[in-house]
Amino acid sequence: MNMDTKTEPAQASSTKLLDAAVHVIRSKGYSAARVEDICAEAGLTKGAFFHHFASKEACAIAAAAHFAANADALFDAAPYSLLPDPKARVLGYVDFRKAILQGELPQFTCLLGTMVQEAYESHPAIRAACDRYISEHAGRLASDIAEAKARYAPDAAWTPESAALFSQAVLQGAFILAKARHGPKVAADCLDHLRRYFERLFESGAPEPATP
Amino acid sequence: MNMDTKTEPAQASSTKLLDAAVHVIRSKGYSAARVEDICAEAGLTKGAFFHHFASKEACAIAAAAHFAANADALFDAAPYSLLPDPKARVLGYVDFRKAILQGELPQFTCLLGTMVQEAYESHPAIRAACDRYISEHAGRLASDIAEAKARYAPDAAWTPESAALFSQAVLQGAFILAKARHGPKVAADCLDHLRRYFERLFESGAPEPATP
DNA sequence: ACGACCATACCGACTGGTTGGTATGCACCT
DNA sequence: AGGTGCATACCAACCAGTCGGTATGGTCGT
Repeated sequence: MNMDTKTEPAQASSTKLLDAAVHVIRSKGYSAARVEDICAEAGLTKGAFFHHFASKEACAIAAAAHFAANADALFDAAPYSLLPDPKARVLGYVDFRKAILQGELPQFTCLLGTMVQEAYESHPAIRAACDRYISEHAGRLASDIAEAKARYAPDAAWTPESAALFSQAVLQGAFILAKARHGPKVAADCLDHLRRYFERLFESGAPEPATP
Repeated sequence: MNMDTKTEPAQASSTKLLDAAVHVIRSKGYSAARVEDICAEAGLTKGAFFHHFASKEACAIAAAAHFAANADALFDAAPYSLLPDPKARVLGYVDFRKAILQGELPQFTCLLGTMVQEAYESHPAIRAACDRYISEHAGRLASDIAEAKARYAPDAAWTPESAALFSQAVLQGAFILAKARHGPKVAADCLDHLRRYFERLFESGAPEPATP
């Protein structure tokens, strides 16, 4: 009935390794992240690592999935997602992303963007995983944007998908600038601009949409 | 009077190494870029490499400067920079950045953004160099934005500096998405959104500014 | 109940290829 | 003669991945 043999908290070792991999790779990048770094961070050894993952690359791909799943849960649980107005949800998303720019850089930067920078040519499987999870996340945002567009800017030339990807680009770029500046302030400024962009996109057509 | 000993074109070896370093690091990232990769790309050997650079890190920092100098020259020579209207220069910058999204990914992505992702924690000197050159480039753009703002949106709440950094974020993020998707199309779409943002920022106040 | 048997989980020493960096020497120029 | 520019050969550290071994717990025949 219970699955932990020790007195330890029941967190599975593979989860510990994945959490550690996410953290180490976010700090140093994929290539510079040593397997032993990940093991040390997880409080385990290489034996455990290669018991759970066939290779470092396989671990990175699993870490990408782990990271994406955590992110999904985080955004699902965020209060803005319950707002009835899709425009408010889109702006709420931006505000929420700004609000979680807290703590050290490896705690809020994006594993997927970090990894794909280094791995896009040399590790096709990693590139594919990052592409998939970034696109999935953008797709969720695109739904809200599409709804908001239908209501507030139905005739605009841009597509919801491209606007969602644009948001992801702003975020990824904001993380790069935050790393360069060694602090999240620049990133917050960038999100202010993104918010203003969405405000303008959704303001022009219908200040107050009439209910049908 | 001439400085080349062979029949080869007179390009200095150190320039060849820097060009090679830029290309290799843009392809694989800093950590995965081996010194021998750079040497091979330059058609030289490690003897030459360590004759010109004290370490791999020193080469990377020199490559960042080299890359920034090349970029400066490129944008100085671009036709948009001669436009009299600052708003046209800002939009021309975006258009120009979109226009140079050609060829393979390592040919148009940003060395600075790529490096700082991996190096921001472990290699402070690289981080500082990337920060400096990104900020300098943004500063040049900020001048045009400031002029355009003074003319077209003098009362707006945002600062030219933050708008310039926002543009850099969009670009950096667009490169990440392009790497994830393995093609420049997403990046071009992102630049369309950035252009639209600037259009809106500069349209509201004064459609046609009166000359003083 | 009990031991034989096996699977899972994990440890940690070891290996072999890799890689940043060094030592040395040579060719050419001034 | 001496210095610059570069090649070749080499070294020592590093690191992904291997492997033999241990511990634990579940299953099944008896």
